[in-house]
Amino acid sequence: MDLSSPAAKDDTADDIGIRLKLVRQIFGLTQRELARRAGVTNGAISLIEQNRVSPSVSSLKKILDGIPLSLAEFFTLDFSPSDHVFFQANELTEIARDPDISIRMVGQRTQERVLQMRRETYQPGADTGEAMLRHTGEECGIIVSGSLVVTVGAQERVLHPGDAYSFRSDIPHRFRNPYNEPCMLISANSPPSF
Amino acid sequence: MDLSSPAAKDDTADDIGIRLKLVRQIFGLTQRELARRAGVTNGAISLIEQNRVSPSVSSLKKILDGIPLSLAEFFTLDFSPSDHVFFQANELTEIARDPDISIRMVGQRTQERVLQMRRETYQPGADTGEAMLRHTGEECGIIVSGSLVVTVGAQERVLHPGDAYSFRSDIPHRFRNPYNEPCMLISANSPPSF
DNA sequence: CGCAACTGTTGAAAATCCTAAACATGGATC
DNA sequence: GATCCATGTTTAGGATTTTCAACAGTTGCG
Repeated sequence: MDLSSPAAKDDTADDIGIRLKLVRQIFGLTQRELARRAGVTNGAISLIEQNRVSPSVSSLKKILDGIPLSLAEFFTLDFSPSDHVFFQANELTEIARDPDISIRMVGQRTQERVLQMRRETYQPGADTGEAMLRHTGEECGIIVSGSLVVTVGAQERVLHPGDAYSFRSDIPHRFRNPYNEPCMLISANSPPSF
Repeated sequence: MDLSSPAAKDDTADDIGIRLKLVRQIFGLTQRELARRAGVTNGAISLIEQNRVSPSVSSLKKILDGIPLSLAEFFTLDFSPSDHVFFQANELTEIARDPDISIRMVGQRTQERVLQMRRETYQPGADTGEAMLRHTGEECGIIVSGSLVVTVGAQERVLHPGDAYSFRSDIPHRFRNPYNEPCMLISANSPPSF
């Protein structure tokens, strides 16, 4: 066979090359490092990733063993849905309803996840209310700027930047900012609560 | 490289050969027929099934396209659980506790399943057709009266009252009653199909 | 800059795979 | 048994992949 165009042999036998390249990069390996681990040459990996050749299953397996990843996992891996790993600050989605409180979460509510990370901002005077919050799971957070009065069960504390909290969410809790400066904190919930 | 023993290159790159052979047989294809559909030679398939060579991914894909089966499905397929397809009447496992009641189940209770049970009657001459049935899910059944010829993949058996079958529905299957007596059976499907 | 250390890419030769065609075996029919 | 037909296996040779080694580009440092 002849390679007329640079992307000849583009019969895309399932984009092995791209798949391999993505996987390798996800695992933070260079062609040479992976080649060393797998016991093949870096040239082979280069050719495969360019779809210039279609590796034998045994070669592919040797390479994947160096990651390590099974053939089944390799072919099953789906990059499309969860490829949204990084979010810019303005990409966080707002989930709070109170105008004095901003709660932005990382990612969409669509995905099933066990962990939800948030950036919360409490304006001066903001208060989650005397009727204490309560739900299942756990949550924790760290104050980034400003100060906040946090009540958890019978305990109440004023938290300043760098301070943190961690408690079971079924213990009644309340956040309020009686100061004249906004308070920003980073928190995490498990499981997610909206 | 030299092939000293007949099973040289037994590094078992995931038993591609055995896998391919099983899949091919399950779908009731000969090496030549599959080769024709896939556009490769029967010799190639023979060599692959003997693990004498490790096919290139592109070749394997071409072959699987002839089945058809995706690479992901091929490598994911698990043969261990469903290889027990036929059960004799006395192989059914009793699951009832009341000594006055006998409840016998087909197979093991290991897997979680969502089943739909049915009572089916096949009049003499009835036949689901040479174009084998194929759909998602699982199904099993027990013959109550009469006899039935059941084909599942490459296996074919005449089942008599008390005998049973159990297989994954994506394996081609066919029911027919070439006898002069109606056949009644109790079957179950998962997920339910109406 | 010069150099070292790293990256991925290439060309020719060695190793491996795939094809084409012949071979061997088993079952069915006469 | 003889023949036909279908099955899977094998062999030689052309096609493809892999290695080995050299190449080119980038980054970091003295």
